[in-house]
Amino acid sequence: MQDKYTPATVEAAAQQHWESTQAFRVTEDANKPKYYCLSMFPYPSGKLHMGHVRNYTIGDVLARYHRMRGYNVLQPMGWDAFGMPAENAAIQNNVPPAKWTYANIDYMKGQLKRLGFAIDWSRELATCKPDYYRWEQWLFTRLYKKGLIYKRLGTVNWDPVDETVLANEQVIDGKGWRSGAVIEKREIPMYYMKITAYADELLDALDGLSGWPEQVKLMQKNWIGRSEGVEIHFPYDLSTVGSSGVLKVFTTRADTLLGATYVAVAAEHPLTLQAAKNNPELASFVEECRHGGVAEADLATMEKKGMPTGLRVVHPITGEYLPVWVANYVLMGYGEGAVMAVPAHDERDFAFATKYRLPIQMVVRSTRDAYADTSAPWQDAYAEHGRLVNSGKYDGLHFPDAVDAISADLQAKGLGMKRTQYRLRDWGISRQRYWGCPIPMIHCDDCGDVAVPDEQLPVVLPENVEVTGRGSPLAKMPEFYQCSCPSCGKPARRETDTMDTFVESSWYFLRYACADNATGMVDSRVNYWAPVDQYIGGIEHAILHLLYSRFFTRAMRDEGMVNVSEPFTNLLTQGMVVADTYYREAAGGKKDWINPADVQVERDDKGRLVGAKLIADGQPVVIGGTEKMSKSKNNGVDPQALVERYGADTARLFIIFAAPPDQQLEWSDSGVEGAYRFLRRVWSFGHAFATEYKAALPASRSLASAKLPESLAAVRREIHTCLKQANYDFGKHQFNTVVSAAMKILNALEKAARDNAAAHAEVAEEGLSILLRLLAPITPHVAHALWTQCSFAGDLLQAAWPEPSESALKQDEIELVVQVNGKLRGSVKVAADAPTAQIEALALASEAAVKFMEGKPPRKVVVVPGRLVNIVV
RNA sequence: GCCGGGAUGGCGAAAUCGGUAGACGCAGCGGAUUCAAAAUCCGCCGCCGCAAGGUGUGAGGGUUCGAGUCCCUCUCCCGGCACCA
Repeated sequence: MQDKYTPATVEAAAQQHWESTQAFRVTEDANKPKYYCLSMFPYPSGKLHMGHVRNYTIGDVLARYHRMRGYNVLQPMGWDAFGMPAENAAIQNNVPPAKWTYANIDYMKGQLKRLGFAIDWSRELATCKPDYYRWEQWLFTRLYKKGLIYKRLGTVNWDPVDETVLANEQVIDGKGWRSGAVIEKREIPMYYMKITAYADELLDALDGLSGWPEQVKLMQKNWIGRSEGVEIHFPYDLSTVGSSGVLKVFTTRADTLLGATYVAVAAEHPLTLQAAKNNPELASFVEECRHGGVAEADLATMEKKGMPTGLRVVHPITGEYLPVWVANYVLMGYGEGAVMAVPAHDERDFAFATKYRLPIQMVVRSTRDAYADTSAPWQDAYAEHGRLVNSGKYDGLHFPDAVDAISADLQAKGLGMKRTQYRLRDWGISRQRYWGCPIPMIHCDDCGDVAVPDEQLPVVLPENVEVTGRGSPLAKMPEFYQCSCPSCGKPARRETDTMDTFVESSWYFLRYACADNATGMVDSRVNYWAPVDQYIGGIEHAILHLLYSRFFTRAMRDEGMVNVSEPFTNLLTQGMVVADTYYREAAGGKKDWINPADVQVERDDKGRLVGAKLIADGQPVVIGGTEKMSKSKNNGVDPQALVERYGADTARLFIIFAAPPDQQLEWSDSGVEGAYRFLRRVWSFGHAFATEYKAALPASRSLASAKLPESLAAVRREIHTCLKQANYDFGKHQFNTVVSAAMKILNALEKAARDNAAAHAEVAEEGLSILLRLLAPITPHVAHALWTQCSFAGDLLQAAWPEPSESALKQDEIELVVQVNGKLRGSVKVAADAPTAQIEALALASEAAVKFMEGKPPRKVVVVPGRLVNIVV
């Protein structure tokens, strides 16, 4: 056995062993509970980044842990291979997206293998391959025929210079990122998935997801946003508008209807467009509203602007006229594209009304200040519920009764009704881009939109293509779009839009169960593996990806393809990986970001950071704080270099130890050194055991029965206490403290007295076998090597998970803390089973208690068994 | 703007049901070993204080014998906002 720890050879040997035994290939097994452990698959962007390494390390720890717990574990891997970066790389480097993507997959796969993840590679899939996306197209045609996919107009960011639709990410301050042109909103036909048909089910089922973080469920709940409210109709007629009809709005605050002083409509609302025809000023305002992108965050933070349309509608209760304003904060895509404005009781309406001097009519009073002056000038909107005032016959009513009364009257007049509304909108999946799954539709002048028949699937995406960044490449390829109508046979045009890449990631977890199936999307094996028992990925996917996957699983369930409704039983949302940033100010205030590896930090004699210098020139750099690892801040740490220098186990150990999985992880080079140091100590102890201590082992082990010397019994108690803690922490996925426990076990083992060689060897043997099994999921290579070299039985992958021994934990005497008036003053030693009265007496008589009670009598004594005694005087 | 989350030593963190704040590690300081260095080992290490002691979990208030943990108000930072993945 090597006396020095050499990760490169240790890791190569372990990986070779797993490879030759096909250790991670799994099939369905009715005799074992299954555990489907899945990490979100990576986008093949080039090289692994530290976020990937963290994600897959966490997943691997869970997979290997459950395997040792006796589960039939599936951990697959694949590639979320369609997407924009491939097109951007193509424009920059003149490489076809397919070639770039496949090269990246090759490289990253090698990196994943080097990290030693327990992956069943036989199930590998890439979403850009026809054998994957053909089933997506197949499902599309089914859902289309079912009506779950439909076509309508949708709003996109239009770059008028590049004549291209841009993603929100490509719109910076309202301008195109390449052209710099002011972006316009444009309406184009798009396909939509009717996710709203499942809104209630997606919302209600959240309650059953006990394995999901509350925060994620809450975000999804708010995203779906079911609200009970009232649809209110404001009639208009020839005298006010020029035609007659009703303006519909939805509100959750129908109780404030008598406080409505105007209605606001979106710039694209039909009423606005009608009014703009004879009003050039209004027309130019509408035109101005068309500028800029469609991202909600931008729309919601921009300056609130509006203009009167000159039109009036009739208040459905009072019959008074209300002015119609167009406002840029009212969005056509949300609800009815119109809102009733109650400035007194809505903060946004209040700000708008104050800016444009519109009337503010108070109709709700707090129930707490019944005598307050109802005519006092308003500083702010009162948005709470309360008692109605200034509302005629409704005065005095409180929120639910007021809504009931007003909606009943509206209903009687035919001017409104109670209804449920959702914030959730249908999912637009059309993308005017090349590198995605082609939408399997054909447009025929005579037959309209026709789904591509099964026998013509897949619609293969041509891979040798030139990407320029102007327009859509497929729309310039007649060999792709020229086709004949499947219905009538006449010449027709193939759809050239591709699907949102979220579609591929909405079902890949089901495909892993049967990735080799060439005749169907999924088969019966999916009902063995589904649902995913543990899903691991970034919190940034808390809403969209997870909601789409929940929807897709239901859509596939209703097609009879899978039995489950929920795809992911347990969800772990991992935190970001962040690192220090450094920069120098260049001319023009631009920051030149400097990689932390090129910087030397300076500390004072207490270890506090006082400055930093560039190693190359010795001149100071600015410390920019801690940020998410990224190319733009140049603060990434390359996993490859790390693995080459320290090995995969050290990288994995540091990542697991530095923070709990769901928290942000701060990179630290010296922390990596620390992890490496620990593994060297583990190796060195294993080496000492194998070459030295082991020889002293008695023929038959007697730990369970023999009386150990007290110092060794204490070592053993420490080991089993740490093990108990580690098992508890494993259960709640707090792996950083599992590592702490392993470190404490090693500390105890190293300090154990060796004068009784046989007893020491027994304690060391038990301790080492516990330590290696605790480390097996985290640092599997070094654990495997030592397990083998120390001649522990069997393959560590299958070793039984260790459980603490009750007899080893037993303690006769315990120490209790003594507090006086809640302040820590001392401690007393008592028998572990001492009765409360005896503890109380001992505590009162203790030196610390006598001193700090200062002769005063105790007013109260609180005894917390096993913890403390608090004496109140 | 809206929704969600976070804040504990110089740093990453721990504290299981409201019960010893800072386990474990990093950095730092002192020592041993060494011709020297690396590596390793031993010790110290929240802040103020010579000590006794006081004080301390983003800020302010409250409940309690006792609050990092529960309640109220506020500040700052992070994630998402439907075409980044």
